[in-house]
Amino acid sequence: MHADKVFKALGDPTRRKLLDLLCERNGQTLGELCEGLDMARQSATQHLGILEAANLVSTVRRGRAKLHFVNPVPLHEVYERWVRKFEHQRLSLLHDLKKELEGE
Amino acid sequence: MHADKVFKALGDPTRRKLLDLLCERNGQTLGELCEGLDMARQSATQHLGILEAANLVSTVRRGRAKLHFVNPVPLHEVYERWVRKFEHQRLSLLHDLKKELEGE
DNA sequence: ACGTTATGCAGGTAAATACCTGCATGTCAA
DNA sequence: TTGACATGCAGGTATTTACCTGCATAACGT
Repeated sequence: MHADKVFKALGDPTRRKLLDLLCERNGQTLGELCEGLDMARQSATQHLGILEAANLVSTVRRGRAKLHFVNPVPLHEVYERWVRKFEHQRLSLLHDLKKELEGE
Repeated sequence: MHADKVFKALGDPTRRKLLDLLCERNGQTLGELCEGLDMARQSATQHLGILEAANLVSTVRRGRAKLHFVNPVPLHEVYERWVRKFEHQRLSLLHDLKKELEGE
Protein backbone atom coordinates (compact mmCIF):
# COMPACT_ATOMS: atom_id res chain seq x y z
CA MET A 1 0.00 0.00 0.00
CA HIS A 2 1.20 3.51 -0.78
CA ALA A 3 0.16 5.37 2.34
CA ASP A 4 1.43 8.62 0.90
CA LYS A 5 -0.84 8.58 -2.13
CA VAL A 6 -3.84 7.38 -0.14
CA PHE A 7 -3.58 9.98 2.61
CA LYS A 8 -2.76 12.80 0.22
CA ALA A 9 -5.74 11.80 -1.91
CA LEU A 10 -7.98 11.88 1.15
CA GLY A 11 -6.52 15.19 2.28
CA ASP A 12 -8.68 17.26 -0.03
CA PRO A 13 -12.36 18.05 0.52
CA THR A 14 -13.22 17.81 -3.18
CA ARG A 15 -11.82 14.30 -3.41
CA ARG A 16 -13.59 13.19 -0.24
CA LYS A 17 -16.82 14.55 -1.71
CA LEU A 18 -16.18 12.55 -4.88
CA LEU A 19 -15.88 9.40 -2.79
CA ASP A 20 -19.13 10.23 -1.02
CA LEU A 21 -20.86 10.87 -4.35
CA LEU A 22 -19.67 7.51 -5.63
CA CYS A 23 -20.80 5.90 -2.41
CA GLU A 24 -24.31 7.19 -3.03
CA ARG A 25 -24.30 5.81 -6.56
CA ASN A 26 -21.42 3.77 -7.87
CA GLY A 27 -20.35 3.82 -11.51
CA GLN A 28 -20.98 7.48 -12.34
CA THR A 29 -19.39 9.22 -15.30
CA LEU A 30 -17.09 12.24 -15.10
CA GLY A 31 -19.90 14.50 -16.30
CA GLU A 32 -22.31 13.24 -13.66
CA LEU A 33 -19.76 13.69 -10.90
CA CYS A 34 -19.03 17.22 -12.07
CA GLU A 35 -22.64 18.28 -11.49
CA GLY A 36 -22.14 17.97 -7.74
CA LEU A 37 -18.83 19.79 -7.61
CA ASP A 38 -18.93 23.49 -8.63
CA MET A 39 -15.63 23.55 -10.50
CA ALA A 40 -14.40 23.09 -14.07
CA ARG A 41 -14.50 19.60 -15.54
CA GLN A 42 -10.74 19.58 -16.00
CA SER A 43 -10.20 20.15 -12.29
CA ALA A 44 -12.47 17.26 -11.44
CA THR A 45 -10.56 15.09 -13.91
CA GLN A 46 -7.37 15.91 -12.05
CA HIS A 47 -8.92 15.00 -8.71
CA LEU A 48 -10.26 11.72 -10.08
CA GLY A 49 -6.82 10.97 -11.49
CA ILE A 50 -5.31 11.38 -8.04
CA LEU A 51 -7.97 9.11 -6.52
CA GLU A 52 -7.28 6.54 -9.23
CA ALA A 53 -3.51 6.75 -8.70
CA ALA A 54 -4.15 6.05 -5.03
CA ASN A 55 -6.26 3.08 -6.08
CA LEU A 56 -9.26 4.50 -4.28
CA VAL A 57 -11.23 4.65 -7.52
CA SER A 58 -11.29 2.22 -10.43
CA THR A 59 -12.59 3.08 -13.87
CA VAL A 60 -14.13 1.27 -16.83
CA ARG A 61 -14.47 2.74 -20.30
CA ARG A 62 -17.88 2.31 -21.85
CA GLY A 63 -18.01 3.84 -25.29
CA ARG A 64 -17.24 7.53 -24.97
CA ALA A 65 -18.02 7.53 -21.25
CA LYS A 66 -15.78 6.59 -18.33
CA LEU A 67 -17.44 5.01 -15.33
CA HIS A 68 -16.00 5.43 -11.84
CA PHE A 69 -16.19 2.91 -9.00
CA VAL A 70 -15.08 3.19 -5.39
CA ASN A 71 -12.37 0.78 -4.31
CA PRO A 72 -12.57 0.38 -0.54
CA VAL A 73 -9.49 -1.84 -0.24
CA PRO A 74 -6.91 0.92 0.41
CA LEU A 75 -9.17 2.36 3.10
CA HIS A 76 -9.21 -0.98 4.82
CA GLU A 77 -5.43 -1.19 4.58
CA VAL A 78 -5.18 2.25 6.15
CA TYR A 79 -7.28 0.92 8.97
CA GLU A 80 -5.07 -2.13 9.47
CA ARG A 81 -1.85 -0.14 9.46
CA TRP A 82 -2.77 3.21 11.00
CA VAL A 83 -5.82 2.74 13.17
CA ARG A 84 -5.50 -0.69 14.74
CA LYS A 85 -1.86 -0.06 15.60
CA PHE A 86 -2.83 2.86 17.81
CA GLU A 87 -5.96 1.31 19.25
CA HIS A 88 -4.18 -0.26 22.21
CA GLN A 89 -2.94 3.20 23.16
CA ARG A 90 -6.40 4.57 23.82
CA LEU A 91 -6.06 3.47 27.43
CA SER A 92 -2.31 3.60 27.91
CA LEU A 93 -2.29 7.19 26.63
CA LEU A 94 -4.31 8.31 29.58
CA HIS A 95 -2.03 6.30 31.84
CA ASP A 96 1.13 7.90 30.41
CA LEU A 97 -0.28 11.41 30.60
CA LYS A 98 -1.52 10.92 34.16
CA LYS A 99 1.84 9.65 35.33
CA GLU A 100 3.53 12.60 33.65
CA LEU A 101 1.24 15.20 35.18
CA GLU A 102 1.72 13.63 38.61
CA GLY A 103 5.44 14.12 38.24
CA GLU A 104 6.67 10.85 36.65
CA MET B 1 -13.50 16.08 13.64
CA HIS B 2 -11.50 18.03 11.08
CA ALA B 3 -10.90 15.42 8.40
CA ASP B 4 -8.87 17.87 6.39
CA LYS B 5 -6.29 18.50 9.07
CA VAL B 6 -6.08 14.83 10.02
CA PHE B 7 -5.60 13.51 6.49
CA LYS B 8 -3.20 16.28 5.51
CA ALA B 9 -1.20 15.60 8.65
CA LEU B 10 -1.05 11.90 7.78
CA GLY B 11 -0.15 12.66 4.17
CA ASP B 12 3.53 13.22 4.89
CA PRO B 13 6.07 10.46 5.53
CA THR B 14 7.95 12.47 8.15
CA ARG B 15 4.81 12.96 10.22
CA ARG B 16 3.83 9.29 9.92
CA LYS B 17 7.32 8.38 11.11
CA LEU B 18 6.89 10.72 14.08
CA LEU B 19 3.70 8.88 15.02
CA ASP B 20 5.52 5.55 14.76
CA LEU B 21 8.38 6.85 16.89
CA LEU B 22 5.90 7.98 19.54
CA CYS B 23 4.15 4.64 19.29
CA GLU B 24 7.42 2.92 20.18
CA ARG B 25 7.93 5.19 23.17
CA ASN B 26 5.35 7.73 24.20
CA GLY B 27 6.25 11.06 25.79
CA GLN B 28 9.46 11.85 23.90
CA THR B 29 10.91 15.34 23.69
CA LEU B 30 11.48 17.31 20.50
CA GLY B 31 15.20 16.61 20.70
CA GLU B 32 14.72 12.89 21.09
CA LEU B 33 12.33 12.74 18.16
CA CYS B 34 14.77 14.71 16.00
CA GLU B 35 17.43 12.01 16.39
CA GLY B 36 15.37 9.66 14.26
CA LEU B 37 14.54 12.14 11.53
CA ASP B 38 17.51 13.48 9.51
CA MET B 39 16.32 17.07 9.20
CA ALA B 40 16.74 20.34 11.06
CA ARG B 41 15.06 20.69 14.43
CA GLN B 42 12.95 23.58 13.15
CA SER B 43 11.45 21.43 10.43
CA ALA B 44 10.52 18.75 12.94
CA THR B 45 8.92 21.43 15.11
CA GLN B 46 6.79 22.42 12.16
CA HIS B 47 5.69 18.83 11.54
CA LEU B 48 4.87 18.31 15.21
CA GLY B 49 2.86 21.52 15.13
CA ILE B 50 0.79 20.16 12.27
CA LEU B 51 0.24 16.88 14.12
CA GLU B 52 -0.79 18.82 17.21
CA ALA B 53 -3.16 21.05 15.21
CA ALA B 54 -4.77 17.86 13.87
CA ASN B 55 -5.07 16.67 17.47
CA LEU B 56 -3.02 13.59 16.64
CA VAL B 57 -0.37 14.57 19.19
CA SER B 58 -0.79 16.17 22.61
CA THR B 59 2.01 17.89 24.51
CA VAL B 60 2.94 18.61 28.09
CA ARG B 61 5.60 21.08 29.16
CA ARG B 62 8.00 19.81 31.74
CA GLY B 63 10.53 22.46 32.63
CA ARG B 64 12.48 23.35 29.54
CA ALA B 65 11.40 20.19 27.74
CA LYS B 66 8.18 19.48 25.83
CA LEU B 67 6.87 15.94 25.93
CA HIS B 68 4.83 14.54 23.04
CA PHE B 69 2.07 11.94 23.29
CA VAL B 70 0.08 10.19 20.58
CA ASN B 71 -3.64 10.83 20.59
CA PRO B 72 -5.37 7.95 18.82
CA VAL B 73 -8.87 9.45 18.98
CA PRO B 74 -8.83 11.23 15.58
CA LEU B 75 -7.59 8.03 13.95
CA HIS B 76 -10.56 6.20 15.36
CA GLU B 77 -12.91 8.91 14.12
CA VAL B 78 -11.37 8.57 10.66
CA TYR B 79 -12.16 4.89 10.86
CA GLU B 80 -15.77 5.51 11.84
CA ARG B 81 -16.36 8.06 9.10
CA TRP B 82 -14.17 6.90 6.20
CA VAL B 83 -13.53 3.19 6.58
CA ARG B 84 -16.70 1.69 8.00
CA LYS B 85 -18.82 3.66 5.53
CA PHE B 86 -17.16 1.90 2.61
CA GLU B 87 -16.95 -1.52 4.21
CA HIS B 88 -20.28 -2.68 2.86
CA GLN B 89 -19.05 -1.94 -0.65
CA ARG B 90 -16.31 -4.52 -0.54
CA LEU B 91 -18.71 -7.06 -1.95
CA SER B 92 -21.09 -4.86 -3.91
CA LEU B 93 -18.15 -3.30 -5.75
CA LEU B 94 -17.40 -6.59 -7.40
CA HIS B 95 -21.08 -6.96 -8.18
CA ASP B 96 -21.29 -3.51 -9.81
CA LEU B 97 -18.14 -4.02 -11.84
CA LYS B 98 -19.20 -7.46 -12.99
CA LYS B 99 -22.58 -6.19 -14.12
CA GLU B 100 -20.88 -3.34 -15.95
CA LEU B 101 -18.37 -5.54 -17.74
CA GLU B 102 -21.15 -7.90 -18.78
CA GLY B 103 -22.88 -4.96 -20.47
CA GLU B 104 -25.27 -3.66 -17.75
C1' DA C 1 -20.72 12.44 -43.20
C1' DC C 2 -22.03 15.67 -39.65
C1' DG C 3 -22.99 17.93 -35.39
C1' DT C 4 -23.19 16.84 -30.55
C1' DT C 5 -21.45 14.92 -26.56
C1' DA C 6 -17.73 12.88 -23.32
C1' DT C 7 -13.33 12.86 -22.29
C1' DG C 8 -7.97 13.77 -22.89
C1' DC C 9 -3.98 16.74 -23.01
C1' DA C 10 -0.96 21.09 -22.74
C1' DG C 11 0.20 24.97 -20.31
C1' DG C 12 -0.12 28.78 -17.06
C1' DT C 13 -0.98 31.08 -12.28
C1' DA C 14 -1.68 31.76 -7.30
C1' DA C 15 -1.46 29.58 -3.05
C1' DA C 16 0.17 26.13 0.06
C1' DT C 17 3.94 23.19 1.62
C1' DA C 18 8.45 21.57 3.27
C1' DC C 19 12.64 22.69 3.97
C1' DC C 20 16.22 25.84 5.60
C1' DT C 21 19.23 29.81 8.44
C1' DG C 22 19.55 33.04 12.15
C1' DC C 23 18.33 34.85 16.36
C1' DA C 24 15.43 35.08 20.84
C1' DT C 25 13.58 33.11 25.00
C1' DG C 26 13.39 30.29 28.86
C1' DT C 27 15.29 26.64 32.23
C1' DC C 28 18.61 23.98 34.62
C1' DA C 29 22.85 23.05 37.35
C1' DA C 30 27.07 24.43 39.21
C1' DT D 1 24.97 34.41 38.01
C1' DT D 2 26.60 32.14 34.20
C1' DG D 3 27.16 28.73 30.65
C1' DA D 4 24.86 24.92 28.49
C1' DC D 5 20.79 23.09 26.86
C1' DA D 6 15.75 22.80 24.96
C1' DT D 7 12.58 25.08 22.57
C1' DG D 8 10.16 29.31 20.10
C1' DC D 9 9.82 32.64 16.43
C1' DA D 10 10.83 35.29 11.96
C1' DG D 11 11.74 35.01 7.28
C1' DG D 12 13.28 33.22 2.89
C1' DT D 13 13.24 29.69 -1.10
C1' DA D 14 12.09 25.76 -4.10
C1' DT D 15 8.59 22.48 -4.94
C1' DT D 16 3.97 20.89 -5.08
C1' DT D 17 -0.84 21.69 -5.50
C1' DA D 18 -5.41 23.25 -7.11
C1' DC D 19 -7.45 25.75 -10.10
C1' DC D 20 -8.13 27.62 -14.69
C1' DT D 21 -8.38 28.33 -20.35
C1' DG D 22 -7.86 26.50 -24.88
C1' DC D 23 -7.56 23.01 -28.07
C1' DA D 24 -7.57 17.86 -29.53
C1' DT D 25 -9.49 13.33 -29.80
C1' DA D 26 -12.98 9.88 -29.83
C1' DA D 27 -17.83 7.98 -29.98
C1' DC D 28 -22.74 8.31 -30.66
C1' DG D 29 -27.10 9.32 -33.32
C1' DT D 30 -29.30 11.10 -37.38
